[in-house]
Amino acid sequence: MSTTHTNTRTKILQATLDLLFSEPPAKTRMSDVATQAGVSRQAVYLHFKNRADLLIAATHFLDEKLDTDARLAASRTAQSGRDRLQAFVTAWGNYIPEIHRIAKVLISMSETDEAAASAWENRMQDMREGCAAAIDALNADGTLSPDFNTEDATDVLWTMLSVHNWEHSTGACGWSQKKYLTMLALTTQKLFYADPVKAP
Amino acid sequence: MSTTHTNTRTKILQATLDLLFSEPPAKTRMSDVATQAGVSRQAVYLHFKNRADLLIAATHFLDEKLDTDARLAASRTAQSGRDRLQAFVTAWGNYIPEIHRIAKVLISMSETDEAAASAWENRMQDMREGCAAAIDALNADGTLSPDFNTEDATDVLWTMLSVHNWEHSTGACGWSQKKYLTMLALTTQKLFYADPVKAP
DNA sequence: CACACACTTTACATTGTGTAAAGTTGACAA
DNA sequence: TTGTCAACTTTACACAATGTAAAGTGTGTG
Repeated sequence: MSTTHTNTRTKILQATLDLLFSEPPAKTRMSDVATQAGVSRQAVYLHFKNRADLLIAATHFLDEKLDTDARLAASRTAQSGRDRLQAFVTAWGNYIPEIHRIAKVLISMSETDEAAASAWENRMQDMREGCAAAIDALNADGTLSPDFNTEDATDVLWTMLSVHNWEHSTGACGWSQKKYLTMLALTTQKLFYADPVKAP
Repeated sequence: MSTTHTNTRTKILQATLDLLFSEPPAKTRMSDVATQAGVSRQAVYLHFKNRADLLIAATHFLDEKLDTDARLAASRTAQSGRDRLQAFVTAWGNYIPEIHRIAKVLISMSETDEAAASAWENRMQDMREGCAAAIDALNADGTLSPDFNTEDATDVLWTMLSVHNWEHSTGACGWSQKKYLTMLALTTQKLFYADPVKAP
């Protein structure tokens, strides 16, 4: 039945995530995934037409597990524009470490694979909409800094929240996740608030 | 003589840069480089032990051509801390597009090649020193925002000036180089100046 | 009982890196 | 003039990883 079909497919996707998020980081060659899933390498090609296809599917699979949409949508319930911006920044900032590994693979694959590139670009465009919504909320409240129009502010925020910047902050800079979030809150306030909250 | 040796080596390095900076972007497989240099593929291995070695050498070769050190050192002559920060940001911001292609290859190679990773990391550490010097100058003038200590400000600036952020700004955001520099000036002022210059 | 389907097994093509070793050439020295 | 050395070429091969192809296995359902 299709149950078996689904089970094997799921086993493969789970195996992919297991390898991607294992410590220390493991390789995720097609054969590694197959072995981890307890399945032949060819079985993987039976379900996914190539590695890019598998990793894109694994990304969606992870989305479901993390309930990504719901988590990011939560920031929309905030009352003020400021609260909404901070809620969005925090939600996304906490989301990155959970998807970081697979994001890296997808970004890296984007250099050669068109489908991977477009899958990642879609996610980034969705993310930009979240940035735009937060900036728009700030603007609607009249609390967006007059130094930016909404487009520019959105692009700056979008850039600040990139996976690469998280990686650089927590890697090269050696910041903890907590510090990363603190600095993100501080810098977004200084940049985007019409009247930045000053430290006492 | 060693003249011949040097000439072939130089030809190969130049060929590497020619391919890296060609429009549209060309592949830089060992065989492509060899063909471009008018030399056999094996000759490349005679001068460079592997692809990482070749690309690291090409990076240094480009440094010489661009007189990298001199350009970045120029920012140190600025009088005030504010001028110095802006001079450094502008110098680096204008430097990135000139090294972007080779930086990308080196970064990408860092995922698998230890030598490439450490070559790129060295450059980034050098760059961080430039950031630190600029922030220190601001701090010495008493014009560094009290919201940051010098370490944190350095790390934030360092992150802002990353190659990835340039790529995202001029690529995904669609900004021109001029706009990139303008936004960089604006955001660094808002973040790091004790008393940010306000738009009229 | 058979046959359909999911999966396995085996084998092979392809691409790019890197190694190995024999052959060629040209400049310079005896 | 000849010999030799170094730089380079040519040819060949090993290896890793992706992807294709096709025959074989085993099981549950009509």
